[in-house]
Amino acid sequence: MGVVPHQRSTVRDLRRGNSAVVLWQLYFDGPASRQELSRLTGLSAGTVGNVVSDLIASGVVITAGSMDSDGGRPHVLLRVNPGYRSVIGVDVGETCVRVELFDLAMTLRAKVSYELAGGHDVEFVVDRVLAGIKAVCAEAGVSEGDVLGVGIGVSGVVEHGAEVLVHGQTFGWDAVPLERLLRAGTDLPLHIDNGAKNMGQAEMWFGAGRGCRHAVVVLIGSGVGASIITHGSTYRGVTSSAGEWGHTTVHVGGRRCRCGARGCLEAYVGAEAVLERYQEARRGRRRRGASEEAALAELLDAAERGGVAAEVLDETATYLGAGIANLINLFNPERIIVGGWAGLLLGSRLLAKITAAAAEHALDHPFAQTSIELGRLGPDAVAMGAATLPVEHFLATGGASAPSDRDRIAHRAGKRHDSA
Amino acid sequence: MGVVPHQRSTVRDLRRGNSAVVLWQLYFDGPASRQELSRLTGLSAGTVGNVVSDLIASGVVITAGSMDSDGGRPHVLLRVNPGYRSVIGVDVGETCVRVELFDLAMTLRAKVSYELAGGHDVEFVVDRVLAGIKAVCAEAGVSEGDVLGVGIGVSGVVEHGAEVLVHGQTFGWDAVPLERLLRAGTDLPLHIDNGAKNMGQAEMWFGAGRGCRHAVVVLIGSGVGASIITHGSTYRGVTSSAGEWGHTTVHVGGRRCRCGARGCLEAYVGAEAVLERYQEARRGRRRRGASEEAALAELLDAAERGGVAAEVLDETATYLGAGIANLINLFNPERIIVGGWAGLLLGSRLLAKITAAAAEHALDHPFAQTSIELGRLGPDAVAMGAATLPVEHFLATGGASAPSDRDRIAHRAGKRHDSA
DNA sequence: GCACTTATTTCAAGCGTTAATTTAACGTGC
DNA sequence: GCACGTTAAATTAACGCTTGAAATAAGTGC
Repeated sequence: MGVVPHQRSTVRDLRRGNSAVVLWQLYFDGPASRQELSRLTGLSAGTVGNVVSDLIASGVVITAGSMDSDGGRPHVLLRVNPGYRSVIGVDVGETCVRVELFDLAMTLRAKVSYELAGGHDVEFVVDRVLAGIKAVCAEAGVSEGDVLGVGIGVSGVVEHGAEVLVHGQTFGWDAVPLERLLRAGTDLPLHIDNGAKNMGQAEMWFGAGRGCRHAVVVLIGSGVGASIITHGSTYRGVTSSAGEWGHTTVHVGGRRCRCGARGCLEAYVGAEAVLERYQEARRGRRRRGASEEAALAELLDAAERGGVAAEVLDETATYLGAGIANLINLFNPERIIVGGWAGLLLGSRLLAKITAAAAEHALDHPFAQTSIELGRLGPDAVAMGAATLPVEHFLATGGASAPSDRDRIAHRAGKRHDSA
Repeated sequence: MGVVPHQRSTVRDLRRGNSAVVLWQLYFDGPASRQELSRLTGLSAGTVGNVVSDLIASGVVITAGSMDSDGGRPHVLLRVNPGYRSVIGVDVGETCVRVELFDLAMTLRAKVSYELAGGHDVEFVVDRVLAGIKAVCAEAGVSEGDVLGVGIGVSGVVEHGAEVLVHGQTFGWDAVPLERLLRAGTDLPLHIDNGAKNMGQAEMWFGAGRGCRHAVVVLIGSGVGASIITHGSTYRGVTSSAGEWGHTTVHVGGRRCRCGARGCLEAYVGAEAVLERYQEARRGRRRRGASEEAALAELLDAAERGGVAAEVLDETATYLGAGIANLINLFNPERIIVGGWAGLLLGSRLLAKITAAAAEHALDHPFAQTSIELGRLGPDAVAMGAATLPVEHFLATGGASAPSDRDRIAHRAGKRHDSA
């Protein structure tokens, strides 16, 4: 098969596409007047007027006051109607299932969370997710028909084939057909993806990645992951497992990683690995009971006084810098964003050292094009990131949603009747 | 600025796009009948007919016999006319400038090459390139007006900004405005890119990458590079320097690389580095005079008898496997293609070991999705790869070329005159 | 109230796609 | 040898979209 560049398109795709361009502009840089939209999108004033009038008629866009012009008729400002529909984001985490409902502007409207003390039995998780969807709808007072879709972030590889399959070694999930299982309990559109990719998208839309087209969001928690954004959207590769940065080799023949290989980045910079290295350096004194978060914070404090702790952190910064340099050399991004709870913790103290180490290991030219920054959304943005998936779909289709499709069919049926 | 997904488009872009879809299909999987095109592209029979009749009228597409149908009117087979226009590819290499002229089917029609004994003085190189263009046109008997464009592959980073700038440390070039300099001597459309990326594209179009949408072409010569293909096209990053795989760190604190950093992949698997490691292992006996090619071939032969040579190669395979595993983990490609003169030499003997090392260092899931293969085009495909750039542009614009643009303008001017 | 400025809407013209219809080209069977 | 059925390609009518120009709306300043 050859490399076909675009899909074929019809005259209706054209409108959908232009509607998407307008809506996207309005969503990320709104409010704006029709005239401004015309200037920003390159569309003629007439087309913008048409598209906008459709969007207003369907309730997607509303007016938002007006703004004086230089003496003439004032601009009518337009913006996406946050209350048009809702979206739901789900974070299937290590310890709990979090379900959150947002309006289109990503304002949190309702949330519930369920503990997962009893492990990650698939049926139980599915049940909690479905219960959560009903619960947040009830709490926020919206009917399921007003929900654009549900985004679900899980840990592990999410394969988007004929059927969505989740491979989550952490949960002991092997090729779980999560979408099919959920489908039995709800009719809402489902968007299942890796949680790290979701958080990366949240950071790109609303955090440190705003305005970037090429970036990598690095996520350091107990383990290490990354979300790669190329041309403004998350890169997934051929089976959606792209971005496994944590298991790239940075030291051939080095430390054993929990994945079985040697010298993985995760074996040096993940919270678990950092603490382990610290314990080894202190000759095996092990502190059980304290959470990883607390232990890492303690290590950071200890490092203020120099000594072994400082050495471990320096080495961590070196490895992290080298890993980031690899991303810079391979992807030539505009920005590297360091996130995840451990990433934020480490980054807040070590960013300068990490950046210096990256400079040492990266080529000058791409390094000079890249800024290395801390994430802005905190470590709990998975559900929100997941909720961006239905919004993304909504924007990309130019604001079409199930109800308006029904309208169209009804309309056509009516017409046919007229002509008969 | 927000993340705008597509460009705005007009009804004419629509035709251009569909024309491109048809042409692309015909170029890579032709010949085909109109009906088959309709089935393959999803376009209606009418549209295919319209598009094809335009393409035939402009000479881009020609009929190629017919094929019986099941009893009815036979299929008329269509194909891209190889002789419609020509393209030129230029390889500005370490030792010489190669200029080659191809027809649209990438059949070589003429070639010249100039030695670069006197170094890489910019003016001299520019002069040779321009002379080469004239020479191959003369040799093939085509006028410059029949050349779609010139693709030029250079070593180093090619920055596509307001002006194309070439940063080539190997040549001592720093921000050379190559396009502007060439522009003084020719009016042909110029497409300047990194030679490794060009070779990668050649391998994708006509070599081991055919039919792949996500792949990485790894190029090992004296140094090490890579060309990353995502969604069927070369990934460049924000300033076109993506793919610097050779300088990713695989051994923090390891061998010193010629780039100044420590532990780069290139310091282990580039031909220069492999030979250097071999010399070190043999305690400094150095053989001057022999070319790198000959020396590496000799090393491979020596390794058949085991001993130090075999050890060096084993280590090389391990490092190369780890480097490839990193690509697999980060990009989740369908295929990794090993090319470059040293890559082909090493790969022909070590592919099994390299693959085994990659399996050890990569995660199981993405590794299982990836095949690791040798390149098929040999090490001298840079000029051919460069020549694919104007062809790519031609296909992507649906077969529009300078002359037909002139026609269109004339046509429009005529119309305006009529109506006035 | 009037001139002026600027934003938005309206409308004809030009194109492009689709789906249905017509025409063309071929094999088969009488 | 000729009508018939089958399949491919060309033609045509209907409809939708964008554009650019002209008209209209909505303000300001005098």
